Amino acid sequence: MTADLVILAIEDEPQLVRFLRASLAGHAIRLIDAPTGAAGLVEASTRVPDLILLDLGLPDMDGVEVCRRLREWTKIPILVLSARGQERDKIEALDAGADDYLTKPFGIGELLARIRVALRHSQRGPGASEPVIETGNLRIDLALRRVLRAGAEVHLTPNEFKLLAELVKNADRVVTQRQLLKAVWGPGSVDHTHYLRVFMANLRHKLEDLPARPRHLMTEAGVGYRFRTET
Amino acid sequence: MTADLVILAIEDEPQLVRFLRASLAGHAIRLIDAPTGAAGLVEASTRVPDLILLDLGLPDMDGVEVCRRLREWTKIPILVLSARGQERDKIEALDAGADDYLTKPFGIGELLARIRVALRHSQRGPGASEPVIETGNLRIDLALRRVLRAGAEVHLTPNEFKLLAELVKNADRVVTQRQLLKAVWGPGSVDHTHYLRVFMANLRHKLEDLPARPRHLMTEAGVGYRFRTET
DNA sequence: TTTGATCTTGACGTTTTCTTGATACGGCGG
DNA sequence: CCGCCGTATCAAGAAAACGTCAAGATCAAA
Repeated sequence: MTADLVILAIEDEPQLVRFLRASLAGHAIRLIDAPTGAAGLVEASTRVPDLILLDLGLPDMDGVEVCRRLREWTKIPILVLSARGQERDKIEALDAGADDYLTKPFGIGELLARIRVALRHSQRGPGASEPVIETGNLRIDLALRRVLRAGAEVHLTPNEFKLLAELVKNADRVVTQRQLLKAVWGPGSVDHTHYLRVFMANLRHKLEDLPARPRHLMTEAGVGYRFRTET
Repeated sequence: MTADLVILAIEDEPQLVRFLRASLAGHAIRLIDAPTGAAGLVEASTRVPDLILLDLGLPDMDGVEVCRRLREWTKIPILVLSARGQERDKIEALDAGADDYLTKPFGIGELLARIRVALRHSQRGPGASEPVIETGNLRIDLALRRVLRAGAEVHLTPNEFKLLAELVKNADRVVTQRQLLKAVWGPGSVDHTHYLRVFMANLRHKLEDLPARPRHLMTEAGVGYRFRTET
């Protein structure tokens, strides 16, 4: 269920990186690393990790500056690891946007616990885009797993919801039968196109005013289906 | 312009409280304090502060337990202040729901910086939840761990309460079986879905007028359960 | 040790959801 | 006009998920 987490370590000490990677591997966490601030900024923006471990003592630029630059565009949790234990350093880093500050040497257990805290925080923030679609008299909230039709709640079965979700995630674009089948029933049922007809019919009955003349759940003959927004 | 912030210090050392109050006053922060864990829980639910400073070495109960009890109903940031610097203590507190952990003695500057971080976090995200939920003929006070049905107190067993709390915290949203099992029985029992059925049945018998036709404790087949407010 | 409350476990009936087949519809080319 | 193909609809049986009850097991307090 939980997709593997990715953590970026901006850290120039290979030993520490290796140690971190080993420690995190057992927790379904993949570690990518960057040895310089510049490389870290690039990695952060291209790989978009779930959390960033940031060393303050980087060879090319000040860690606090890295922090600031990251905060210009992202709210990814930043956990600072530093050999400097001065209060001034901590305050500066925290005010630059860091979420936590650990002084080396630190225990791996504490680090993991603080990582858990940071991930807990980022779970509920408005970090990601809003997965709520409103169109016509439909309101579909993928995150809350909730569908309203003209204000009234509509109950969907698990597979109905999965199917609708796949369509809504690709709103206004054609989704092939193959892709839908794979998303809902798994890669093993790619040719049971009949499932699609049955479930699309069910969805139309639950969501459309005139199931025979759908306004949103459009079929693209020979290809797949499409969720149409707007009226 | 900014409305005053209110911080609750659950701390039995008057000296420290006085020092904190003085330090915070200059930052438009009002400090209220509670000398015991029990008093702290009450203050937290009645005053609903913006942040909680929690001493682990309280005279009446374990600080970690206080933390857990708070997390049963609220997401108010909790910053632990402790004389204990052992890694095990930190991990335990952080996993119990604390957001940060400072070891005494600490610098006031660092404390303020960490308070700023915590407040920054709580700004986004949905604010602290209500400590009391009323709907239909039910009145659920998560902070006091009390449940009234039509004015009469209902006795819940520990696990029943945990299950209800997890549902109520996510009122009107679907909570997956996985999440419920993890919250009540721990991460090791994620597939004992039978527990859920038994305990949901118990809860319905205690809280619903017609257990077979529940108005609040709704099941979402194949997914989980949902606590429905209003009619 | 006994007691009482709570938790765990298993069996069994019910409900919901999924799968499957039969049949009907509609556009298109022959 | 007819048959073909992909699609839509409906309903019944199968499978999975859920609700219920009650008998052990566990644990802490008396």
